[in-house]
Amino acid sequence: MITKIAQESDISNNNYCGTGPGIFQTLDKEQVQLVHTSRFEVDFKAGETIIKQGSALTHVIYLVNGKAKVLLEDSSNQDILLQILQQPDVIIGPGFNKDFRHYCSVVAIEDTKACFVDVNIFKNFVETNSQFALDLIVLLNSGYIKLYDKLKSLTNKHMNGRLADTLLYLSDDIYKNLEFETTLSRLDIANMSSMTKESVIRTLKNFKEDGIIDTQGDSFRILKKDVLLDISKKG
Amino acid sequence: MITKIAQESDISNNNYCGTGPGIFQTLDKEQVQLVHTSRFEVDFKAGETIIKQGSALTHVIYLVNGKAKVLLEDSSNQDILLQILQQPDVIIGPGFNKDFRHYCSVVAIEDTKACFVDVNIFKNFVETNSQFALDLIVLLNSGYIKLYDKLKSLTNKHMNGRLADTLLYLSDDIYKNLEFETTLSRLDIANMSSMTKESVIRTLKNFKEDGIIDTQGDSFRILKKDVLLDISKKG
DNA sequence: ATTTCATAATGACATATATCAATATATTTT
DNA sequence: AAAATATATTGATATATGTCATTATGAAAT
Repeated sequence: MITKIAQESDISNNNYCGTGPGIFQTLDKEQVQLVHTSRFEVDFKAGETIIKQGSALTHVIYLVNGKAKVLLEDSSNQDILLQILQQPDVIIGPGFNKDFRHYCSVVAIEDTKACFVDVNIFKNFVETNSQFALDLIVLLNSGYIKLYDKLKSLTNKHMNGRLADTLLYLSDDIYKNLEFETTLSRLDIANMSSMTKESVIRTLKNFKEDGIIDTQGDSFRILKKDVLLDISKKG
Repeated sequence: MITKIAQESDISNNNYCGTGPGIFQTLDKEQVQLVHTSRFEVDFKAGETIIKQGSALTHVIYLVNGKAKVLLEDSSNQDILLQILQQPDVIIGPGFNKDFRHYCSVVAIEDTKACFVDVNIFKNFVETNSQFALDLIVLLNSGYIKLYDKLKSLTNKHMNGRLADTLLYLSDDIYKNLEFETTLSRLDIANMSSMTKESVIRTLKNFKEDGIIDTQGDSFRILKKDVLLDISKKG
């Protein structure tokens, strides 16, 4: 049985440099077959590293299930948590066709099944399928726009605004619910928001006292999304 | 007479999402001719806006001479100055083939001549020339890597480190000299370094007192690059 | 059940950085 | 040359945020 690579409904706005699987839609039968014969799956436990920054980019990876965090590691400083990946996100990475190195690490935050496709096969699709190339460019561009937003959030906003952005991102884009339970630690949330874990805890407490959110351990509930949006806007 | 679009030696590492002109190298004669018949040049005075964020992306633009700053504008907050563009940089922008809007503004910081190429012609090259498409992807990826570095600099480093990064960028990548005179204001430098202009002035003064740099108005001279690199590293 | 360990929470304090107001210096306009 | 305007500089002060030490809580291991 051939597993579907992606469905119409799977198209994701979320991507690590790379892309959601819309990219696979334009492949012809033969190309799809090529992916299926060469690909292999790997199971990762929560906490395990799927991609290590600096390592060779040999495969394009897409997530079958589970969730992973994308980290910009920075030797002496704290990591920057760029985004959360989940099915149907595809991981391409900016080293693609450049120096074939990884510029981020990707670490499972839940038990995660990932599917590996030889990067040369992927490259071949770009060369032989112009719609595939255009789609890839669009998805790279989408990632750019998101990075711009991240840059704006992290450099122009104060802690309240940055944490609001993180909470809204988790609620809107990742868990798709006003109420969610996360496997992210307070440190992860801090690294997403460019704060210390202590500041995350304090700011969450403030939000809680103001009735904007409710938290209990790893459970979050957004009570006043409008206020959160307002905090995000005001910075 | 047909002006050369780009020379071998012109290949730039600097790009606004888009790319240096290495991208034009793989065009065949016919394609080059197509660019030349459709393109037009515009002269901008220092301070004039070449591209306004939010406007329609109708042309790919490359700089013939002069310099321009790329700004991420953010209604209420201060602008983020992402990078400086100069010949032979090409401006494509992440709205390309997506929503055809501009996500940054580009403003001349010197008198600047820019050349406009219809974006549909550019798109056609991506569709009909797979090497062109691959080159574009590589250049988009290069931009990604630079944005990652920018993100690391702005979010993980303190003022000293951020300003050191800005000074090294201007010296190494833009003016290509330890001594340079810039048309950037202190506010521009502040927007590049995510600081206030007052903090820029104070930090420059400190650097000067420590004999790391010398400044006189718009003239800068880096006296101890090793120390500046060290400050950049330490954050 | 008890110990061990990781994570979370709190408080006191230090520090980086912004803000505001005032003045100085250029640069342009009249 | 004088006035007007933009930019640069400085100082005093406020504020946001990080650091460090301590305790609490919960999960995993024995």
